[in-house]
Amino acid sequence: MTLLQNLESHLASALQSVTGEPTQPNIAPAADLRFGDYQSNSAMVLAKRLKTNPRALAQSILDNLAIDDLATAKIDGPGFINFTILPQAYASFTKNLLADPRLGVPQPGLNTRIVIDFSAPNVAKPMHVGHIRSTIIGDSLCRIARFLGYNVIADNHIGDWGTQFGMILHGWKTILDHNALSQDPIKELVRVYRIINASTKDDPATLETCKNELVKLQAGDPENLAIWQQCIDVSKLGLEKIYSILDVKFDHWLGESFYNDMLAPLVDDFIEKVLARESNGAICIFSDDSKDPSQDPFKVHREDGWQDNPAIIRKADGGFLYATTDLATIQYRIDTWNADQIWYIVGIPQQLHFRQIFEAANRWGKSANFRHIAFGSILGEDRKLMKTRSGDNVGLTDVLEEAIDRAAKIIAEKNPTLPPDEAAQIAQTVGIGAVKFAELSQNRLTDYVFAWDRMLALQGDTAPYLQYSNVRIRSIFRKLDTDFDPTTATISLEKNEEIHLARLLARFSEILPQVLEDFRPNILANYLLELARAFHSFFEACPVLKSDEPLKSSRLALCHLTSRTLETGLGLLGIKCPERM
RNA sequence: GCUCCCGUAGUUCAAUGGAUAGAACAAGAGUUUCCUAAACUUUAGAUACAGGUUCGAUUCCUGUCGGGAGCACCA
Repeated sequence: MTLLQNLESHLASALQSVTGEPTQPNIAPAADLRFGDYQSNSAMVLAKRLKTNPRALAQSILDNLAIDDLATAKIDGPGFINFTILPQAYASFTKNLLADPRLGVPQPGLNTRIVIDFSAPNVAKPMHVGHIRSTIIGDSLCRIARFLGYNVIADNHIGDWGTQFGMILHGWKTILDHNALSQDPIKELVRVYRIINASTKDDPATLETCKNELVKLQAGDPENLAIWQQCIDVSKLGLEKIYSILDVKFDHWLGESFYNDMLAPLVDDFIEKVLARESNGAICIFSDDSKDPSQDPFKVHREDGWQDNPAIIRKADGGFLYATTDLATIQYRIDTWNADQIWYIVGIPQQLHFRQIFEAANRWGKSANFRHIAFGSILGEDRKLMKTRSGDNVGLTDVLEEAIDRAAKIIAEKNPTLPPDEAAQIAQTVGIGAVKFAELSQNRLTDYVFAWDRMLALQGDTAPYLQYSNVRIRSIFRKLDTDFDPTTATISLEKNEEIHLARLLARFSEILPQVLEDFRPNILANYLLELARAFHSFFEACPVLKSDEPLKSSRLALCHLTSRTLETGLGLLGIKCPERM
């Protein structure tokens, strides 16, 4: 039980005594430490309902509160009840954490299966910075959900069957340089794709040829299929390399092509069940004349009033689309994997698409807790969206290499005596950590302009700041010349820096479940910054190795617990901790 | 035209309807015979505008202004 839950249950029984009926307590971490650790506005909420004086009501709540060994409580302002946890309560709480492999974190997710759909790059095209958000946020949410006990399936729904293959097939047959292909396959595929893509823009005939190549591929043409397979194979190798640097893993790589055989029967089924009908030659899912068009994902407003904006599941030329594949994917995930929830880590611009396919799936009888976990866009210098097809995006590989490079330079400067192998390893851990943390420490909905210095900063609120606090702890334990057993240590807290550190350590278990309430890893990231700040202050103010027992053991225990919390927390963001730096 | 997202210190970002709106960077002032100064301590600085709901609004509602995105055969 967390300290918050503990206070909550005490407050609940006090409220019941006062009101004579079960009453939901309102209690939360205090906005500001000068008020205390936790604050409750239950008295104000209740006073309104009971039409009494909030401060008087707060007093009678206090009279019924039995928390002497846990916290002090007092009434402040218009009727807040502020709780200050006693240092000895923090001491015994953190002592218990020392022996708990889960650091006090509950497992609300047992018996729930979640499919998380993230990253989903297009093959035969390199990943650029625009792909970073889905990949890093999705990976972090996977790790956090697993830690909270959920049964998570990480699925990389790669774009291996789309229109771009029409262009690549056409390019492969007309302008491919086979020498270049054997040297650097992805580079050559990108070259071919870019040339053809550019020429389709002002030549309708080329566009038509590409479409035909795609239709042939989707119909099973052996030649196109063989070329396609080669493209997939080389592209996957390139993707695996990046995922390995990022330390991102998937349980499945079921791309669009996997669902190909399910598409035609799916459309037939929609037609048969009168969930979709023909319009201008295409098969579409329409609104069902809902009373409130603004709530209906299939209705949009145009100049001349509300119109249906159907989800097209089969084109007039017989081809299938994004929506078709996504519906087949939902079918598979529910029928085969028994998904209770499906999370899509995809940008905001696709909001309408997801509203439509979630609604279509529900009508079709395929129901799960669908969540579109949207994120803001990465913008170019011109504050315009960096689009997948706009050409000159910064490659993801370049960003990662630059990050590692910058970290290496700083390591060489700060710690020149490190062996080269270790220094290189640390550069990777620090550089990649910085990139991930830059992404995860801000609200996912915020748009931002891509800037090297922003993404690769190594000072301030960054991963290296967190990693460095852990390095300081490791250094203490390297220099420790006596035995230390964290499971038998006793913690006593005297200085403010010690109390504050313990306070934050106790809070880890409260913070983590909160992350999934609205899918915001930045809550965890910001908590870890606070924890690291508290540790650095503690480190400056409270000597560890030079203290006498029993203080020394108590401080060692705090260090030990801080290190475990930092490593666990950073691990949930997909960030590693070096031993030295 | 309609729908959605956004507007917070000089800059980049925080803030479950709560009290005196938090950090970091940049700027100013300090700290190292002491466990890694990639650190610590400290000064100054902000809610686009106008209404409304509320004991209480950065947060909820309405409007205005400003930025971005989406709206039938791309994904």
